[in-house]
Amino acid sequence: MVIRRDLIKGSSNSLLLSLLELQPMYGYQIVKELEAKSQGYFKFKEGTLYPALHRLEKSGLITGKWQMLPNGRQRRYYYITDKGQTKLALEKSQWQDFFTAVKLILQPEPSGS
Amino acid sequence: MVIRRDLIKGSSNSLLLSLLELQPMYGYQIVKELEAKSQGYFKFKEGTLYPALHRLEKSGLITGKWQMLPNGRQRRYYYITDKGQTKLALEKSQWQDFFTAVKLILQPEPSGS
DNA sequence: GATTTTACTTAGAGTCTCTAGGTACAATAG
DNA sequence: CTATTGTACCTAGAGACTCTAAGTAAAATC
Repeated sequence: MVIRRDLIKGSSNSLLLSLLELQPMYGYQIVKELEAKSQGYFKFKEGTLYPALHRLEKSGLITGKWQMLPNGRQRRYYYITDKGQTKLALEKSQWQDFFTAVKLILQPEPSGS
Repeated sequence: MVIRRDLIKGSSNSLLLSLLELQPMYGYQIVKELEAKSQGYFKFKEGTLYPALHRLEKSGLITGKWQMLPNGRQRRYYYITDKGQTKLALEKSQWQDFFTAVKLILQPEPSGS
C-alpha cells in the first residue's frame, strides 16, 4: 500500500479530476459544480482553482481547450486525459486508505465488548 | 455548519488530540501509538510531531509536563486540557462533514436508478 | 447608469509537512 | 569493550498548497 501523506493537503486534485471525469468543464463552472455537488461544502477560491488547473494541465492529467462562445467570448474547457483517469483511480483508492486510517484514530473500537 | 478547509492539511491536530484523550503520552510514544493504531498508515516524522505538539500547547489544547524517569532521564508527557476536549469534539464533527463532502464528489450517486 | 455576475489570471502571505541536522544517553550486539 | 541501534527531544529551511487581494474585461440585471 502506497501511503500519500500529501492527500491531506492535496484533496483538490482528486476533486477536480473526479468532476472532469463526468464531463469537460471550464473553471467558473467547476467552482459552481463543486459547490452544488458537495451541498455547499466546497467553495473553491479562484486563487486555489486556477493554479490547480494549471498544475494538472502541466502534469498531463487534464487538457485545456479555448472555446469560442456565440457572443465572441472565450472559455477554457478542461478535459481529463487517459493519464488523468489512471491517476484518479489511484487517488480514489488512496482516499479510502486515508479515511480508514483516520477513522481508526478518531473512532477507536472499544477494546473490550 | 462551519467549514474548515484547513482540515485537509491539518489532520495532525485532531489525531494528536484524539490520542491524548485516551491517556497522556510523550512524543516518542505518540509516534509509535499512531503507527500501531492506524495499522502502519501514520508515521509521523519528528519534524512534524514536535512542532505540532508545541503549537497545541501554545494554543492551550494540551499541557506538557516533564517527568523524571528512575534512571534520571526526562520525558515530556502531554495532557489534553478541557479546551482541548472541546476542540476535539468540534473537530470530529467537522471531519464527518468533510468526509461526507469528499464522498459526494468522489463517489457520486448514479442520478437515475 | 450602476451593480452584479461571468471568466480568467497572478503575486504574495500564511500554514503545514518533510528533510536533515543536532544533542544525549541506554541497551544490545558483536 | 566498542559499535550500532533505539529512545527522546529539538529546530532551521525547503517545498507545497490555499487564500487574500488585486487586475482585466464584458455581459446581464436592476
